[in-house]
Amino acid sequence: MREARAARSFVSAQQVAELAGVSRSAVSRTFTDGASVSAATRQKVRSAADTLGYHVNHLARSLINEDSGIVCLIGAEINTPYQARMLDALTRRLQAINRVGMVINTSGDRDSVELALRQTLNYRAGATVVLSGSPPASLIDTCVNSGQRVILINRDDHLDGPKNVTLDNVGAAREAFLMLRRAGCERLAVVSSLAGTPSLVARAQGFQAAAAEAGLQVRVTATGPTSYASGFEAGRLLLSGSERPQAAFCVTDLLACGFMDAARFEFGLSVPQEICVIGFDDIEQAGWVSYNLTTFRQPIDQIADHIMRLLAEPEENDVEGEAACFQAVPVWRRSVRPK
Amino acid sequence: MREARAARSFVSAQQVAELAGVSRSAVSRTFTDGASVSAATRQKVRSAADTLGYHVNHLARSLINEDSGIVCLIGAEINTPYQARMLDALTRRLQAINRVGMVINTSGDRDSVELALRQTLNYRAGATVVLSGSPPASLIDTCVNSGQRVILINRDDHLDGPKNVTLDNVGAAREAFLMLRRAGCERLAVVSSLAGTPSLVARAQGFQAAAAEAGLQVRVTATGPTSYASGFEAGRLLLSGSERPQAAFCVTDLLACGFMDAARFEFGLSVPQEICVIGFDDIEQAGWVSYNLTTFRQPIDQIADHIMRLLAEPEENDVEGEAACFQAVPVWRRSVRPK
DNA sequence: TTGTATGCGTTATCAG
DNA sequence: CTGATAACGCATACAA
Repeated sequence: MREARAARSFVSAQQVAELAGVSRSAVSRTFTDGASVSAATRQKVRSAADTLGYHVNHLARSLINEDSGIVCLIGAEINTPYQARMLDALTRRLQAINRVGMVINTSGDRDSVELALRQTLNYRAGATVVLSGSPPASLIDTCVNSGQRVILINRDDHLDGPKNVTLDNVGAAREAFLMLRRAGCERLAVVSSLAGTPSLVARAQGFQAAAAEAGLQVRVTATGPTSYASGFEAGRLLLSGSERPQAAFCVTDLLACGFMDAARFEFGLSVPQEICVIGFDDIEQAGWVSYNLTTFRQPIDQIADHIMRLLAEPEENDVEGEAACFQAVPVWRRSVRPK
Repeated sequence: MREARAARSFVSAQQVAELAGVSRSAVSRTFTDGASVSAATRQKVRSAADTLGYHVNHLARSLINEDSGIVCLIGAEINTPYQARMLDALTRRLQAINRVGMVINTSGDRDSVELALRQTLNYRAGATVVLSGSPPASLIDTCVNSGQRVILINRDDHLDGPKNVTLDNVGAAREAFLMLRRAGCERLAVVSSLAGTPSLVARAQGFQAAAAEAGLQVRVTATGPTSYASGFEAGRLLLSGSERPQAAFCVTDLLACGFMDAARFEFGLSVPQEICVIGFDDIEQAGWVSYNLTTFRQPIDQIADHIMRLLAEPEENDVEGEAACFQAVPVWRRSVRPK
């Protein structure tokens, strides 16, 4: 009955051309930046396109361009505050430069990432950003050799193809150690997770190293994934003993929140009077009054901006950057006693 | 020097065919499910493809199929716990059925959503899921007429083209009212936001209506976007007067957390003894010990499952569903006095 | 400025 | 089971 319904298909440039009484090329040119069309023709084409509901097929276009404008974003646990924020920052910026993000949600295991990277190739993504997970080097090679730009966030294995964007995890961890020492804490603990991601490991080890240099021992605990629950559990474990730590460096804010809650509600300790806590990431919840967590802020916006720059710059310039390294700056709130 | 590097381009089926000594068709069939190829040929093709690093070009394939396998996910504020969880649930499931999600991050305003919907058409997405925002009806028509499946989450405007997936917001709000009444609260408040999304409005109005029927007045406050900060601010406003409310229904957990913190830390009130709080969504933080928020759980997994079913089912079956409506179930924690 | 012709990588159709 | 050929929708070199 309804004519529009009968169509049930995408409109092609051909159809627009016929309605407008011009050639296919004229239609193409009308929608191609920097092509020369007379105002009159453009006008006719535009109105024909509007009435027909025509939209350029980016996919067909990319057959010629070798770049679909799609950027693959590969990550795990994207419902996590930090990852979600990164995703938000990236997708926003991609759209601003006329690209679009395709999210590939890996469960973190090797197979899953491999499958994801394959998708990236299937869709002829011009670039791939790996937010987390450990893609096999061989596949990364394939991506790079296919002309893709591959960007790894927070991974320390320095392959030569992909660009790396990292954080000075060790430096921040050392700073955390100093902050706790200045607060007068002696018995120190590190709360980590079993995830074993390079950045998390670096933070834990950086803290341990700093402590060792100062002649102090550190208790390291990891009870599960990088989550609130794991932090809570770690708190239970660490605080139940007789010689309980006076401070904890949690490699993630999520862990820190869990740890704080265990300390306060399971053991009745007050923060920071009886125990100091430092987190990492500066997720939104760290600023919530209930936590008021002293932590290290990841410069997500700067990182995202940098990634956009990597995507934009001409292929050859890859000499300069090598591996960009950002600083995580301490955010003082109330979970550590001031000096 | 390195040969692989020299290529710098995607490998085509043609090249694979030549190396394997077969025709393009044979290559195509090898990678098409349910095509008939001899084991020997398949073997040859596979190994040739591997050494060359060949990957099927989904884009070219979609030129023929009229469906790229891409599903557009349009949403705003995807860094928010609820949206992030929905995104996670959807992308996971999409991959399981061999599709992939393309995220379009709108700032929420009409123009931005319109642009997004256009992208969806540009990429010949087979379906579009709108997580939030108010797409203009005309564009939705275009999507539907192009053969796209359009799915609107939590929007109450019942257009005939798109499928709607909604929540029984009003029912839940009424239930919230009863819970607070049974707890003995008389002076009630609603904390909402200025976002004005249909579902948020429905919750606030549902609560008000229930109260009105019971002959009670309700103070409604909205101070800003749907965020922790707005909830905190609303708390400041509501609790500073002389006749302060005994209970607050917050249309979102984020608002509820902010409100609770204002109540406890700005006014020294204890929850639930001096003030009861109910939230909505059951975001992860609602379960954190510091909040222990009584709230309504959105059945995100069920919703996501349902959406997958909508995507899978044959075009014609659209008679049955009309608009699926899910129930939000109360999750009792500690922010409301038990009966 | 405009139209014509060609090719991008793939799959469907058809003949063998 | 296999290979040749014609689409698919678009951009561009070229001729007008």
